[in-house]
Amino acid sequence: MGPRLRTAPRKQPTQARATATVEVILQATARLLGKDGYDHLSTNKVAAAAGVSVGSLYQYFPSKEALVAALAERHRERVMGLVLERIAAHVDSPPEVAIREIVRGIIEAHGRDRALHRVLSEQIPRIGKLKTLIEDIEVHAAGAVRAWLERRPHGVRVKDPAVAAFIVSHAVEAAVHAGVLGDAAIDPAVLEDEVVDLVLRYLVK
Amino acid sequence: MGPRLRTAPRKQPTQARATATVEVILQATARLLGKDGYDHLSTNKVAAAAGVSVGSLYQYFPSKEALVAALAERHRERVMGLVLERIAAHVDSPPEVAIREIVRGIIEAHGRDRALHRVLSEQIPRIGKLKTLIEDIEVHAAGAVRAWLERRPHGVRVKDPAVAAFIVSHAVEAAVHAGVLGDAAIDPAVLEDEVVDLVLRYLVK
Amino acid sequence: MGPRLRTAPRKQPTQARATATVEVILQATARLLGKDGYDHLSTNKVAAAAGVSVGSLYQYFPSKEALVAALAERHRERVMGLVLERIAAHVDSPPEVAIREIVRGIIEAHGRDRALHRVLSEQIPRIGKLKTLIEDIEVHAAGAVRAWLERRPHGVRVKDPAVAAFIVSHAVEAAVHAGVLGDAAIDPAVLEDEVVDLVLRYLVK
Amino acid sequence: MGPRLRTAPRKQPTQARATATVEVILQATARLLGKDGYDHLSTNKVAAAAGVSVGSLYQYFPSKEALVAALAERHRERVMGLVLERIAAHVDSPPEVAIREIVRGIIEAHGRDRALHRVLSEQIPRIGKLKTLIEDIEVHAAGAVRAWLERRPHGVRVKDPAVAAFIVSHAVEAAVHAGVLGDAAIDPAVLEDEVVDLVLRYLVK
DNA sequence: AATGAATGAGAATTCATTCAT
DNA sequence: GATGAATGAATTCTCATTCAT
Repeated sequence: MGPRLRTAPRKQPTQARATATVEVILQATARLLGKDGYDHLSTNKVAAAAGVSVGSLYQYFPSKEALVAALAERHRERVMGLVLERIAAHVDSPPEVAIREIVRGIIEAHGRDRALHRVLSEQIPRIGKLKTLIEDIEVHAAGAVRAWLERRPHGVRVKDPAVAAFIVSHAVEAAVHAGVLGDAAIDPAVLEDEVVDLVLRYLVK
Repeated sequence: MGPRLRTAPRKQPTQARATATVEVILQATARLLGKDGYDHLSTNKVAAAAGVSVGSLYQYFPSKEALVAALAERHRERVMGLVLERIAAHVDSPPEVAIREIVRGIIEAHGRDRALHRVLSEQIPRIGKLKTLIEDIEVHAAGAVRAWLERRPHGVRVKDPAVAAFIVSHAVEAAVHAGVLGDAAIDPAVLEDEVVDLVLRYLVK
Repeated sequence: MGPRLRTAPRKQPTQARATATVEVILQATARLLGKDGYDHLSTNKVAAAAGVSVGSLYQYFPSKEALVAALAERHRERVMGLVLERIAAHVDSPPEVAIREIVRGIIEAHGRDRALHRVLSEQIPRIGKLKTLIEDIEVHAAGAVRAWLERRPHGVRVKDPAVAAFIVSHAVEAAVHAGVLGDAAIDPAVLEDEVVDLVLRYLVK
Repeated sequence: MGPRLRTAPRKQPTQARATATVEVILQATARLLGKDGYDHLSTNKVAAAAGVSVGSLYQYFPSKEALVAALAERHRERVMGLVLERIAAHVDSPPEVAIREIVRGIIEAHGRDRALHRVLSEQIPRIGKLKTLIEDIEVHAAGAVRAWLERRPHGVRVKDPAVAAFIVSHAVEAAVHAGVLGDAAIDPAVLEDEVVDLVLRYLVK
C-alpha cells in the first residue's frame, strides 16, 4: 500500500545545540502541518519556519515523511501514556468507575493538541511506515483492554475477551475521535455519558 | 487549507468510446493509488497506465483531485446504496431484525472491492474537496440512522437520537472497517454477532 | 568503476517539433561542455542555453550523463565513420600509401570539432556507461587494423596481427590526440610524417 | 574554465597522529574514488569513511580537489620516480638495452597499484589544477626522453628530438596503459617485446 | 476526440565549507 | 588538534496543466 518511504531518523543529536535545532524543526512542522496540511508541507518551508537552514533539517530528517513520523511518534507516546496510565490506575476499580475513568482519559487525550492530533490522524495512514505506528497503537490499546477484561471474569458478560477488546477499542476511538475532533463536535460531558453507556452495556450489564 | 480545487467532472462522455476511456482511466487511477499512494499519483502516470494521452484525461477530469473524487464518489454510491437500501427495507422491522440486517449490509459493503475500499480510506487526503466528500458520507449515514431512530420512539431507550446516531454510526463503521479490512481480520459471523450486540444493547434493551 | 548512471535516452521524439528540441538541446550541451567543462554543466543551464524548459529536457534525457552520452555517441559515429571509410578505401593500396592515408584520416578526424572532441575524450571515461563506448571504438579500430594486416601476410613483418593491431591503434590514437589537441600542438604535416614513420617501421620494413 | 582551485596542501602534519590522519583520509579517498567516481566523491563522505571529522579533513586539505591532487601527486611521484630512475640508470647503455629497460620500467610502474592507477587516470577531471598535474607528468616524461635522445646524436636516426620524444612518450604510455590496465590485458612479456620493437625501429634502426 | 510536446514553478536534496566549542 | 553542527547556494527532477496539431 504505497512505496516504502524513508522515515528513519537520520542521526541523533549529541550536542545541546543540535537537540534544540531538532526541537525547533519539529515545532515548525507541527505548526505548518496544522495550518496547511500534509500536502502543502515542504522541507524548505519547514526549515524557513523553524529559522534553520534546509541543510540542518536534512542533517536530522531524511525526508518530509520522516519529519511527520517523528512528530507522530512523539504524539503517540504522550497519548498512549495518558490512556494506559488510566487503565492501570483502574485495574481493580468496579467496572462502572473504571470504564468512566478510562473513557474520560481517552476524551482528554483527544482534547490535547487537537489540531495536531487531527492532522496526524488524517495523514498518518498515507505515510507508508506510519501505518505500523497506528496499528501498534490499536494493538496496544486492544491488548490493554483485553487484559483488563481477563482480570474480571465474573464482572463481565463477554464471551471472547480478544474480540470484545478489539470491537470496543475501535468503536470507542472512533466515537471519541469524531465527537471531539469532528466538525460537528459533541459536548464532552454528553459524549462521555454516551460512550460509557455504549461500553458498559456491551461489556457488563 | 489549500487552494481551490476543481473536482467537478468536466464533461459527460456521450459516445461509447468516451465512456470506455473514462472507465480505463479510473481503473488505472485505482491501480496506481493502491501501488504508489496518493502522493505519488500523477496525471501523467495515470494517463500512461491507462494507455491514453494526458490530453484525453484532462478532457474528462479537470484535475488530479477530480480523478480521485470520481473514483471515491463511484465507490461511495455503491456502498452507501447498499446500506441505505438495507435501512429502508427495515424501517418497520423489529429492532433485533433491522439492526442485524443493517449491520450485515455494512459488513457486506466493506467486503466488496476490499482493495479499493482500503486504498480509498487510507489514501484520500482529508483536506480540500475530498474532505467534504468523506464528511458527506458520515453525515449521510448518521442522518439515516437518526431518521430510523426517530420513527420508533417507543422501541428505543435513547435520549437524543442525533447523538445516538452519531455515536453508533461512527462506532459501527470503525469496528466493521477494522474487522473486515484490518490486518487482524475477524470472522464475519463473529463480527456480525458482536457488532449487533453492541448496537442492540446501546439502543434498545 | 563508478556507480551505474542512467544514460539511456528517455523517449524518442516522434514529431518534427520534438526532433528540433532534441537537436537544440544537444547543441547547447556541446557548447557549454566545450566552454565550461563537464563539472560545470547543469541541466538547467543547458535548458536555458537551448532556449527550452527544463521539463522538455527531462522529457528526452533522464540526466546530465545521458546528455553527454548522446553527444558522445553522435560524435563517435562521425569520427569512426571517417576513419573506417579511409581504411576501407585502402584495403588494397600499397602499405606506404595506405598507412599515410589512414593516418591522415585520423588526424583530420581529430581536427574536426576540436573543442568537442577534446572535452568528450576527457570526460567520457568518468561517465560509467560511456566507458563501453570508448572501448567499442578501440576494439572496433583495432579490429579494422587487424583485418587490414591479415589481408597482406607478405607485406608486413608482424608476428601476431591481433597484438600488433592493439599496439598500433592505441599508440597512433594517443600520439595524434596529443599532437592535435594537446597544449603543445604539433604541425600536422610533421605529425603525419612522424606517425607514418612510427607505424611503417613497426609494421612493415 | 572553472573557478580558481586551491590544491596546495594546507599544512604539513608534524605529529605522528596527524600523519596517520592524513594517511587514513587519503586511503578513504582512494576507496571512494574507486567505488563512486570523482563526481560522487564528497568531503563529508570521505571524512566519514576515514572515521575523522570534516573539520579534521579541512585541516589538511583545503578542498576536494586538493584531496584528489594529493593522492595523484603521491602516486605520480612513485610512478615517475621508478621510470626516471630507470632512464637515469641507462643514459649510457646501448639503445637496445636502454629502451628495453625503460619500457620494462614503465610496464612495472603501471602494474603497481593497478586499481589506484586506473581510477586516477579515469576519474581525474582533466580541468583546473588537476589538468595541469597530468600535463606536468606528460611534459616531464617527454622531457626526459628528449634529453636521453639528445645525449646520443649518433645512435639515433631522429630528426627532431623534441617531436620524437613527444610521439614516443605518448605512444608508449598509451600502449602500455591499455595493455596492462585495459579489459583485454596483454601478456607483459609480449607487450614488452612489441613496445620495445615499436620504439627501437622508430628511434634507432 | 485525441494526441503528446512543452511549460516552469517549486519541491527535494546535496555538499563544500566555516566556525564555535 | 579535533569535532560536528550549521549553512545555503546550487542542482536535480517532477508534475499539473495547456495548447497547437
